[in-house]
Amino acid sequence: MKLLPDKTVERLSQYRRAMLKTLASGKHHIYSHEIANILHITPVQVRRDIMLIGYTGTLRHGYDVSELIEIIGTIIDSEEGTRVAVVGAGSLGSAIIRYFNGKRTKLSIVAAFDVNPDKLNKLYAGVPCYPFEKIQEIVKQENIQLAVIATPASETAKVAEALVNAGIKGILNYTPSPINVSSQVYLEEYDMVTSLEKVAYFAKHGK
Amino acid sequence: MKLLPDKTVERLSQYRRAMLKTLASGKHHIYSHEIANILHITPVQVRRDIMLIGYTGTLRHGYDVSELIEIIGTIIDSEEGTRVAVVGAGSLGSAIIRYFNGKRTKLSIVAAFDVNPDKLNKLYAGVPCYPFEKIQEIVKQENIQLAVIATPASETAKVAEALVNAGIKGILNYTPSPINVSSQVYLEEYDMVTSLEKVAYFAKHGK
DNA sequence: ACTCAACTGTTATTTAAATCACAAAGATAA
DNA sequence: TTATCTTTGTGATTTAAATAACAGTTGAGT
Ligand SMILES: NC(=O)c1ccc[n+]([C@@H]2O[C@H](COP(=O)([O-])OP(=O)(O)OC[C@H]3O[C@@H](n4cnc5c(N)ncnc54)[C@H](O)[C@@H]3O)[C@@H](O)[C@H]2O)c1
Ligand SMILES: NC(=O)c1ccc[n+]([C@@H]2O[C@H](COP(=O)([O-])OP(=O)(O)OC[C@H]3O[C@@H](n4cnc5c(N)ncnc54)[C@H](O)[C@@H]3O)[C@@H](O)[C@H]2O)c1
Repeated sequence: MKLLPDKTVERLSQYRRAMLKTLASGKHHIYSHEIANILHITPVQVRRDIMLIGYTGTLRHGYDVSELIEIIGTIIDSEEGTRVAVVGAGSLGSAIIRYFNGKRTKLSIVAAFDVNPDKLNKLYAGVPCYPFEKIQEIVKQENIQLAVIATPASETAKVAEALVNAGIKGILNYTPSPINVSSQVYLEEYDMVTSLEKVAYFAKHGK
Repeated sequence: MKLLPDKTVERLSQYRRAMLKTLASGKHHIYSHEIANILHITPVQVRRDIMLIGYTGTLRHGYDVSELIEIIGTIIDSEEGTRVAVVGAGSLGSAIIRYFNGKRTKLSIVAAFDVNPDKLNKLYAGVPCYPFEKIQEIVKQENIQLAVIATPASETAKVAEALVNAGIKGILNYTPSPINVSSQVYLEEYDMVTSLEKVAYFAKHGK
């Protein structure tokens, strides 16, 4: 299958989560307009995305919920589950760990890293916190593929470099410091201040 | 000035923050390619954004840092400063409050809301936490314009409705439940699970 | 059997965003 | 002075994403 568009991948993740609820409620089929209503987008957008992954529904009953969930899984998840580390076990980092721990997805946070001795050798929602210096070792040992950065901004570059050297495949950076990494590593950045300033702008100017 | 593109607004927020550091370091002028390097984007992107806000630099020295910061301020900020509420003083909500409190921007978080009696009548990084039922009253009284939702997902719809009724102008929703609001209110949604699943996909398939 | 209503799947079009390509201008150096 | 270098500003083009438009299918109702 061809590489999917960015936005399609984001929506597939959301379709899946919406459908897990649907399934839990005992419904086995779903129409594009039902998915669309949940996410407040258009049905045609839903159908197009589903077309892109090569799945096809039935005319009378729409999509088979379990099948579609399954297929989205084969696209997003890796077979054995994806193992994730959080770097920086501060207020944001520990909130993230606790949060993901509650979900049952193929993503599991299996390690935290910090430099503060007070944070080390503790469990955060069952996840052990290791010293940052051991990052290379633990990433390999635990077969960790992705990392979330939640350290102070001043540390971002150093952390990113260590992660890349350790062989991480993807990084989600919640720090306000933009980083750049080898094109081998997929990088996603998100900055809450930017997001809130954007809300401020459009709330002020209307849209 | 015409309404700016979404992405331009996001970048302007980042340019400003980058330039605040520049200014602190004693530099008074900056070239498009210097800004671009900080954010890891192209210089032409920077120039185009700056063109859209009608500012113009000088050929030999690039942009005047203070002037550009000032102008971005008039675009994004509101004169008197923007007042923000956080609904849900849990792990994410309180992390956000603490975080924003440290920055000195025109955005200030001035109130939290919760339903849990244990959370009420306390200060989170100096911000008072009010009972959710008083939201209408406090939003008006405190002249709050924007809100961040960080309650459990099950509460999102109810919270959003209350916020809209209270006359909020913009909402940033960190809950995984999509909401829809009157087109009078600007809505931005961000879901960490989606973000991390996107990283998983592109780390797996390469991009 | 025929018609209608309600879906899906897909092509064509539009809109939004990013990039390319280059003219214009000011400083510097020969 | 004139050539050259560096940088901005912007029209033209390309790419990515969303939307529109509609053909095709199937079952229900008659
Ligand atoms: N708290 C929020 O809601 C929030 C929101 C948006 C962005 N952020 C960003 O997230 C980051 C973390 O924020 P926070 O509020 O959790 O801060 P925090 O200070 O609570 O946590 C940072 C943690 O990182 C650890 N750390 C420092 N250097 C490290 C290193 N080299 N390796 C590993 N760990 C290291 C610290 O010991 C600390 O535990 C910041 O960059 C902040 O800008 C936070
Ligand atoms: N913690 C994270 O890192 C994280 C990451 C991504 C998304 N989220 C989302 O953010 C939301 C909050 O997560 P959290 O980890 O902080 O949860 P949490 O349980 O720690 O906090 C939720 C808070 O909301 C309060 N609350 C419940 N109903 C309310 C209501 N009607 N009005 C006001 N407050 C109410 C609760 O009393 C609690 O204090 C969840 O929807 C979660 O999906 C959290």
